[in-house]
Parts: sequence; C-alpha cells; structure tokens
Amino acid sequence: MFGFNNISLDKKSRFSFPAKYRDAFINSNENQIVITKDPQYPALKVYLGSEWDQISTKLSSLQGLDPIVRNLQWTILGNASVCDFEPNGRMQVLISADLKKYAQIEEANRICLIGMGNKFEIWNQENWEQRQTGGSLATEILDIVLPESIKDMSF
Amino acid sequence: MFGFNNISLDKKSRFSFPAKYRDAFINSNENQIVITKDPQYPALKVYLGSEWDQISTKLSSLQGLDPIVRNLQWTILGNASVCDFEPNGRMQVLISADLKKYAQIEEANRICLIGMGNKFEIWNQENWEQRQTGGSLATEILDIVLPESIKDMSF
DNA sequence: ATAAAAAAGTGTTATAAAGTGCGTTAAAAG
DNA sequence: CTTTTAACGCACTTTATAACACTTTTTTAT
Repeated sequence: MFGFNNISLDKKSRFSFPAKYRDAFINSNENQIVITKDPQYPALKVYLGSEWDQISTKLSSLQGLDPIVRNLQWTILGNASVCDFEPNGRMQVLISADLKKYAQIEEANRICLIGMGNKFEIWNQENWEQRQTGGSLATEILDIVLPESIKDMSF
Repeated sequence: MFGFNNISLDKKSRFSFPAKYRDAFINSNENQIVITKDPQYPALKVYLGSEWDQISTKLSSLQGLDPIVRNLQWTILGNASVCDFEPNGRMQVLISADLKKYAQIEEANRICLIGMGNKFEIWNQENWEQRQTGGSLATEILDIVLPESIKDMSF
C-alpha cells in the first residue's frame, strides 16, 4: 500500500482510506487499525492490526528501566489508538484530539496520508511539504542513540 | 490496552477506566487491579491482577540484600493497593491519598491514564507533558545499574 | 467506653459531550 | 453518460462526569 493521498477529515475528525487500498485490506484480513505518534517527527503512524501486535509485543517486553526504551514505549505504546476497521465498509477511522495536536492538524480538515507499504503516515500538509522540499522542522528529534535491544526493530 | 486518556477524578478520588478497554478486561477475566508506585518517576503503575501476581512473586523472591533490589521491593511491593474491579460494571478504582501524593495529583481532579499494553501508568498532567516534551523532572532517578537478577524483568 | 460528629468510601442518577452509523450530495473516474 | 468514490450532514447511541444520597469507618469529646 503505497503513495500520497490528500484527504479530508469530517467534523468529528474521521477520515476514510482511499478505495484503492480496499483489496489489500481485504486480503490481509485486517479488522483493526492502530494510529500512534511517530517518535521522530510531528506525524502519525498507522499500522495494520497484525503488524501492531508484533511491534507492541516486542516493545513492551523490553527493559523499561532504560530511559530511552521507556521513552519509546511512552511515545508509541502510550499514544496508540486502536480502531475497529471494516475493509468491506467505509474504512473509516477517528483521529483523537491528542494525536491531532501532536501532528499539528488541530485546525485543518485536510491531512496527507502516505502509504509506506505495510504502514501509513499521516502528516499536516505544510509539514509534509517542508519535509519533502528539504526544510527541517523545529520539533525534530535526531541523533537518538539506540540501545542494543531495539537496534533491530523498525517502527 | 493502549493509548492516552485524560480523565477526571471525582471528589472521592475515584476514576473509571475508559469504556474502550472493557472488552479487554472481560477477555482477560480480571477482577482485581493493583496500583502502586513507579520506581523511577513521580507516577503510578496499574497492573491487572494476573500480571501483578507474576511480578510480585518474582520480585519478592529476589535477594533483598542488594540495595537496588531492596529499593524496588519497597517501592513496588510496599506501596501496592489491591482493588476489587468489575469489568462488567463501572470499572471504577480509588486512588489512595499516599499514592496521589507520590504522583503529585493531590490537588488536581484530572489525571493522565496511559495504556502501555498489559499495564497502565497514571500521571499528573503537567508532569506528563513536561516528560513528553523533553523536560526532566526533579524526582527522576536515572542511570540505575541493574543487578543481573532483574535485567530481564519489565515492570 | 460510648455517643456524636466527621470523614471516607460506595452506589445511583441525570445531562452534556463525544463517537458512531448511515443516507445524500458532490466530485471524480472510467 | 454511467459508475465509483469522497465529502458532508444529520440522527442516534454511547460515554464521561458531576451531583446527590446513603453506608461504613474513624475521630473526637464527654
């Protein structure tokens, strides 16, 4: 599931996945979608239920007394919103107020949904454009030194 | 059970778990919840009864002559509050005055309840926001050198 | 030690806000 | 022109919370 989509949020902050992804969702047999914070950028990550199960299981088993691990657990697990999802229906999902705030899409009713294969990203349009044209964002967190336990994970 | 929740305490310091977690509680067949201190941060940990049984059994069996282990035992075991819990009812839990004080939520009637998979954390809102935006808190204890016996435990 | 008062804890109800479902209209694609 | 898709609007349902009443426990004073 790839590609860029500019889509709208309704008054209750819901959006629908574009119809072109329907077959893929049906084939992967998903009935849950998980939205959470991106740990590096002011953006959201959208995982399929099965993918999320793997990531969350791994991440929550790590040693939480390590501050970097704890931070990742907070960000990724502690902000995850699990949504029921019907591949045969409207494929509609709600974005919570907190997540909207984090991705700076509080005011806007338009978002960018970026298909990255087995996951999606959600961006505020301006942030996305800046990022794509090489500009850097104030809230970026770079140079994280990762502990061994998570070096092999990809979020 | 994941995600961020900003919820209110009533005048008697009770809160209800958000309804979205009801199914998970019912499925895991829990009728007890344990609240205790977080050993590193001014926050509280909330465990399911079954999870608590495992953690407390393991932790209390460790060699208490090691000062770090002893401290963890004091903090986690010595402050645990076991609460009856009805997954089919109001899913309501009382926070004791001691625990409120520890998490600095004495005055407030709002708390942050963070779902971290098989456990929750409870934070004073300001502390949580500081932590999430990179600020550090006075009462933090970092750089704990863990004895072998607990390196594989996650609290 | 006992009774009264205060505090702490439990349970119920009412209401506003948040979330959900679904039909209709508008826009885009074939 | 027909069909599909996206966006919008509205009604309904669920949820969160504040207010209230009642019970139990603890404290205080006699």
